[in-house]
Amino acid sequence: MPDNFTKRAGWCQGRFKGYGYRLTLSRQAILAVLSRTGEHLSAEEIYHRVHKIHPSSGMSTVYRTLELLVQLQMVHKFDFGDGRARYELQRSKEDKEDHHHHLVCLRCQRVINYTDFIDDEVELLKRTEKGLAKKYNFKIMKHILQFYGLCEQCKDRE
Amino acid sequence: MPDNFTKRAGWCQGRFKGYGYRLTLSRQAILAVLSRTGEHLSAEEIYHRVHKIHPSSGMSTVYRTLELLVQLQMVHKFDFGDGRARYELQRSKEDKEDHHHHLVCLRCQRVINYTDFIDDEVELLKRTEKGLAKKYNFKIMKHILQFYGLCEQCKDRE
DNA sequence: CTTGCTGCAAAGTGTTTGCATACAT
DNA sequence: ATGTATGCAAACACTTTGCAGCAAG
Repeated sequence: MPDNFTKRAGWCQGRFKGYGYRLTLSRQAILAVLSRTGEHLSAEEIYHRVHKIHPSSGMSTVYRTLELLVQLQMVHKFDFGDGRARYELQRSKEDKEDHHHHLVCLRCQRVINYTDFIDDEVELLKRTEKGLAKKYNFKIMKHILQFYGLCEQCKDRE
Repeated sequence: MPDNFTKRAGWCQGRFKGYGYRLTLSRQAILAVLSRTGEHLSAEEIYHRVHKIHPSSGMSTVYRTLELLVQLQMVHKFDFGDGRARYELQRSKEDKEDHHHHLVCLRCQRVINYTDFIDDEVELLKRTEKGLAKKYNFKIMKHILQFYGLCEQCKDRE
């Protein structure tokens, strides 16, 4: 969805400048890669794709930029338990439109974003958060809810 | 709870032998450490405590034993997002009596096991699992539900 | 031209592995 | 005696960091 990206570019640029950061070619390339995929890419996968657009970008720039984007809340960082982090662009400014949970294949690492039960889930989670906050005097900031198993293909192959 | 451990020892031994594994001193020490704590220890923390009981045990034995215990389903392995795995002894043979979720402090890494809302949660999770299994043709094997935030102490300190 | 950004290589961290030896059964 | 389990050190995979040069504003 390059259009989406183009439309978004202005916003990104504003966001960056507002904080005194620069929207360099490397950073643009990273945002373009994230914007064009629906997958949950690892830093290395992002690096390879970025390399095709802008070959001089290095791995450390990818890591540094991703960290920055996470701080700016433009990107979500996930851990699916295989030892490497995955990154996903936040698609809408309103978190609610974008909220989903994950279904992860333990064998091929495929990740599915699902929103099917999200309303029930979010309602329960909110209720639980309130209860926990009160009982344990915690300030709850985020939750992780993930299901793990075997996807259609891998299930048959086992 | 050394009593608990003593009572459990016979069961452990049987379990080990049944699979052709040996219940060595290192392994006993690791089980003792896990059995005596309510915390979620990292491999390194376990290593240090084991070292006091049985100084000749090495780090790799700790890792190898923990992996074995996870395979035997005597220990649960968790990832709370700080880059190191945590381990917790399964306290009852019936998973249901033991089932809980986690509340993690992002600052001091303290982990609270809670069971307060577990019935509602488990019910919703089961329902969701069924729905996901059907819609995406997944065989769901486990879930992760964790809340992150700031604990009482850390909240005030920020 | 100022200051943030970059690539490179080196260091860091938690974990795993190869191998000769030690030990439980 | 047999074969599993061990300690040590080296290897591993992912990520972070120091630094001199580059480039965006």
